[in-house]
Amino acid sequence: MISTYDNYTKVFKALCDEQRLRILELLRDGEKCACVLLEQLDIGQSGLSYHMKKLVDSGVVESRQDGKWTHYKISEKGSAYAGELLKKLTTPNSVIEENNCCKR
Amino acid sequence: MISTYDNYTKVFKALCDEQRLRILELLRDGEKCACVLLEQLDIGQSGLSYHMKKLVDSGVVESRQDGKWTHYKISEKGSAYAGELLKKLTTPNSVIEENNCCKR
DNA sequence: ACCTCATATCAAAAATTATTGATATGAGGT
DNA sequence: ACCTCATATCAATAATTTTTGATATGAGGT
Repeated sequence: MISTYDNYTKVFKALCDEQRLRILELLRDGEKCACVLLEQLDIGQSGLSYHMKKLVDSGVVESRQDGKWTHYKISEKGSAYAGELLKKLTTPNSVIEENNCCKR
Repeated sequence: MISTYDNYTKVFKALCDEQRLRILELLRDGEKCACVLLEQLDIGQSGLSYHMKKLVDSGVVESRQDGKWTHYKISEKGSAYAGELLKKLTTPNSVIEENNCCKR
């Protein structure tokens, strides 16, 4: 089943893993090559690749290819989108229904 | 292993499930009793309870007990915290390291 | 063309999370 | 005290995600 929420969850799924938050923390220092991330994280090469894919697919991180190296950095645009999405999902609607149900 | 990221992931884990986003969507209309959520979602009672626990534990939703009923609503404070956390995690540090590695 | 290096993909196993049905708890009413 | 209703918890299963090692791809150098 395809639903709108599927797109929404993708962003948060990217952020709900410890390894990926560690990666994000490293990327806050600026753009980094996969090989640098690899030596700064206690993780294998294929594992890193897996996580980077999730981060890039979510839009929060963007990648740049240079020869055989891949460089990653936090995407300003993607992060902003994530922020807006979070806000949208947690902001009450303008017309609030009264909770008349189940009163004593 | 206990890490700081563990606390961080909790918030996003709450938001990375479709069912829980549906629940959040319903709660944007205002506070609702579990029994109302139950009839508006295609989900079982124990399942709802499971998801509500995740949402409440993350801080994004707060619950209020009234007799035998439990009412839920979006927590303004918790949502704001989630937003700040997201921002914190995706905002580059003031001092950006240069990416000297792996140039052609 | 061949070799090497960086990264991606694949497939299997391990770990985590979600679903489901059964049972427990605890509040209010009789 | 007992019954009923709303919700929580538990235990088993199912589904999804992560980890790991092996292999594939594709760029640059010789």
